[in-house]
Amino acid sequence: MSKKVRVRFAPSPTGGLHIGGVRTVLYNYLFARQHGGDFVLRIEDTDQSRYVPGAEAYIFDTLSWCGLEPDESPRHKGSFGPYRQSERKEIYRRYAEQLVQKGYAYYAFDAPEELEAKRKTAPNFQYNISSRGEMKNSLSLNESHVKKLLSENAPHVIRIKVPSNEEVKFTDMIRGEVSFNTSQVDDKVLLKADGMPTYHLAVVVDDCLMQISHAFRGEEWLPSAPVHILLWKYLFGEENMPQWAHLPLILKPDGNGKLSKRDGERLGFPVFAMDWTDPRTNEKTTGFKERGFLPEAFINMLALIGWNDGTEQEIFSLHELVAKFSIERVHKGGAKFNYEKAKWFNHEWIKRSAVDSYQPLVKNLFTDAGIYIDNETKFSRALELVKDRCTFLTDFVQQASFFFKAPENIDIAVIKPKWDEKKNLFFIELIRAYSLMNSWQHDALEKEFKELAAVNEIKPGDVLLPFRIMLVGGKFGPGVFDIAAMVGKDETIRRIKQALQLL
RNA sequence: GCCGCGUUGGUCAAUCGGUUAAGACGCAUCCCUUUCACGGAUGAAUGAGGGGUUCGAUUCCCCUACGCGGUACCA
Repeated sequence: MSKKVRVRFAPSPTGGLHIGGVRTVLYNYLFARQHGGDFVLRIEDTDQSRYVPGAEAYIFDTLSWCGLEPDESPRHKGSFGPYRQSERKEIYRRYAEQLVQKGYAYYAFDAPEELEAKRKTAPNFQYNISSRGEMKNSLSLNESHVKKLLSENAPHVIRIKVPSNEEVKFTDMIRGEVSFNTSQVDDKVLLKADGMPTYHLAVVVDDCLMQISHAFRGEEWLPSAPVHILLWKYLFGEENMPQWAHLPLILKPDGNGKLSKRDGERLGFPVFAMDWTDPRTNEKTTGFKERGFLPEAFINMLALIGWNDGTEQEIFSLHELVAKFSIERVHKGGAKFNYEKAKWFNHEWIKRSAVDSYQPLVKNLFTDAGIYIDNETKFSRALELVKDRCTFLTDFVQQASFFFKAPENIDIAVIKPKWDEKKNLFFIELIRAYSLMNSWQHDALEKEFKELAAVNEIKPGDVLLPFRIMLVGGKFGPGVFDIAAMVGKDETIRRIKQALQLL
């Protein structure tokens, strides 16, 4: 009988969520949904010195912005809790002791400073089969000494006793067969002196207790996989181990290496999903959300970093991704992040989506910019008219504000050099002609405009651009008569008059 | 250093031994548009190097080079 699909995302609450992390969430989510399984969010807060207040809440906010709600988490009820590792402290000790009993682990009393000193003198020091005899631990010390130290509560850790010269193999869902020789892996600490587990112990214990069937994580974990496999073997049986998939890294666009927050700052693009302010330094990092990305576009872009369905399709809704995603089609190699492509995805989503799906978001942006919208229908029509030229949600403010508010800056310089009395006269007559119009519609406005130009022996092209500048302030925007029609009779005439005074 | 994992245009990438080696982003040119875009068309640009296996390798194997990751009482 095959296990129910259960996957987990296990971040440590140390700061904002990097796009690599969000992609891991996404792949977990897609896999779970596709197989009718559960998606668990587990907080790996075993390092108390790195705990950052607010980081956990940020993770929840990010997941909900992305529409990737977990089924179980510290905030969602589930029957495998608690979902915060700091609240499961005693559990890990039990398993660590069990390993010691079975002879798969041992107590080590070396002080951190001693180890540090050792590493200084011996450049490639490894705590392993060849060195553990010289260290202070329950393997090298005699039994009564160890008992004494333990009863005195001497600070100690528990280390895994890695066997010598064994091949550890497993099948990665992305990479296929991967193998390591245990002589290369050292005796990793399992339980720290403060009683907290390290990642190594915590993942396998929790993955087992939470009945995780498939474990996806970043490629940086691959080298420690043999430790986890050994632990599974010793504790729960290798046959019960989840299937692993180590995801390729997202690399910086220039040069090589993992994409970091710093690269975003350096190159001017976000790497976090949402704005994040570090409470300790007050340092602010911008997010995709605040830059004006649609969550649909963000998710779509992330899914395609390292994965495609083999066809030419690039635009996928979350729903389609659930149906088409397959972990086997994920690339082995890392991908350089391409912000231009990210922008393209957002642009596509803005163009393709119905305006009302993001209208409330854009309305907030207008409000923030001090433009009050009182006519939703007109607002909707305005957005429809300009959406093709918006790469970001924030672009709407620049692209559509003139429908609701006269432009503050009028780029007179564009028309001034070619301005003459003939044009001036044309506009004076245009004001009169337009004031007389009963039907204020696109076609009528254009017809009137062109007839008047003909009468004045002026080329429409020579006055069209000035007219645009008068209405919107610059060389951009949809068709001029569309604008005039929407702005309304009084306002159109008012803007012409006002601009004329500047010329 | 050691171990592991990678390597198709500038970037993302398809190909599961036989193709003129797709497509997308970006770039360039042109068309459309009396603005800016959208849209359409065209173009430049790719298998790291060397050995095998094979009738035939981008594809399978080995070596080298290069890159990345790990090498903590961090995750």
